[in-house]
Amino acid sequence: MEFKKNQTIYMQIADFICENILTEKWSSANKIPSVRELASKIEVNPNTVMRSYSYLQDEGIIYNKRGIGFFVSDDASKMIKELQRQTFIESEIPDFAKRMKLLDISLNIFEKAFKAV
Amino acid sequence: MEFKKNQTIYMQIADFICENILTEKWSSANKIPSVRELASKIEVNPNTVMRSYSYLQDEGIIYNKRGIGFFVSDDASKMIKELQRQTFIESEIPDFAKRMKLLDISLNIFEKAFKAV
Amino acid sequence: MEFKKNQTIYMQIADFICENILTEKWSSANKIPSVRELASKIEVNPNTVMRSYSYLQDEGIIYNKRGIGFFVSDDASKMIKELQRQTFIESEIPDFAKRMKLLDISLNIFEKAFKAV
Amino acid sequence: MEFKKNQTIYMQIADFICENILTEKWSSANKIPSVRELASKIEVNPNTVMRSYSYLQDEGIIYNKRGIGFFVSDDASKMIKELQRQTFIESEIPDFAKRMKLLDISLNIFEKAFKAV
DNA sequence: GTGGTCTAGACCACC
DNA sequence: GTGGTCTAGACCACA
Repeated sequence: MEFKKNQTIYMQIADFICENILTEKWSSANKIPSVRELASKIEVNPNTVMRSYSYLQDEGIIYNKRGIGFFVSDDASKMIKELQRQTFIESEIPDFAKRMKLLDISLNIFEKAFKAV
Repeated sequence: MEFKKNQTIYMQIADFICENILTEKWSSANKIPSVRELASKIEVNPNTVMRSYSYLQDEGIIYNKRGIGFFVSDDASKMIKELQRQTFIESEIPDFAKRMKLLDISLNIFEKAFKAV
Repeated sequence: MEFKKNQTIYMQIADFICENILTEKWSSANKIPSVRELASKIEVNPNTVMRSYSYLQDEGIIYNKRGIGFFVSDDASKMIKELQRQTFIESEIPDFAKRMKLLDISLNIFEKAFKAV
Repeated sequence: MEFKKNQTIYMQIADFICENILTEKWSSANKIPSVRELASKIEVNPNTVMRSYSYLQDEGIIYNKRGIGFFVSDDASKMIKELQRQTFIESEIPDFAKRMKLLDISLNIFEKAFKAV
């Protein structure tokens, strides 16, 4: 796994987990990888993964069964969407559109990329 | 001037300068504010502004006349676009489109925002 | 460590590091001293060392593992030579030879010094 | 005239003048260009040229006739050589030779450049 | 522990 | 006045 340097690693991991939940690769009520397992897989310090899990737990997206592991909450997808949609629409989209205009990038290019995902 | 906390201040200042160049508020071959001047205006330490200027100078977007000040390069807009377009199209747009899909945000919403800028 | 006053300290530190790499005192893929460590060793402000490291990182000569430290790039020696050889041969050598002639210094004197290194 | 940025402009001008004296382009007892004249020719602030002249005057290489201008001293070449030879041989040559060795540059390359001047 | 950023304040050379 | 460098000291995120 590669990380961008303008964002903290633990947040990028959290995003990665959210993505897996939204795409249902990691589905509700199933156990997600242990801290050590994920850490060794993506070659990162276990503390860093722990931090991502703690953050998501605070947000209610995953929960912990002592001695067993972390699990995806029942309404995880819904919570993620609620958490991100508003700021996304109100803040990130306008900023993004503005940058596109400044760089002379047409709506077409974006539409193609959107449909290609 | 207000700063977001998920990005470094000096990069936000650099972006701010690029924006001023792209919108031609600061035009080619004209002097831009001195380090101290801009620093006091946006209430930031001169060293921080200096860092932004140095970065932009390294990129060839502005240049320096000894003892006089910084000036916008002739082809600054072009360089900014070249610098940002590629990573923007190849990396940021796909990521952004992907997030939109995950959050169930339709293309319509984006188009409206784009036209509203 | 002593510094000449006609050159900036941070560039002299960068040169010092390059020299250590070229002479293989600091070898590829090994960790180099931390910013604070080197700073206290050569009695300089950590910011100054940081600046040297950043410069060398921009040039690709060293790289950083987050939270761990700086490391010598695999092809560091090659990069240093590429970086310095061209300007050295095309610009510094002719200038130097010219000054020698102007000062009536014979090639012999230089050859002796060269062999004595 | 182009200036290197790792050296002060007024010293580069002083070197330029010394060169002209050593090569006898500006010969002894002849008037050298006025401060303003040289300044406009090499596109530099007159203060900067004045500084170079003052420096050379302090060293005794040129002298001033009030209201008339600056002149090359009779023994200017000799003074320049005396001023520069010692530090050149004792300090600059060894440093230069050392850098050449580190960059794997052979004596041959230097010799060719020396003869080509 | 590591790097990274920022502030405050100083000094210098140059224009 | 201008940029450029350096110090001292602080705080933060990350491992």
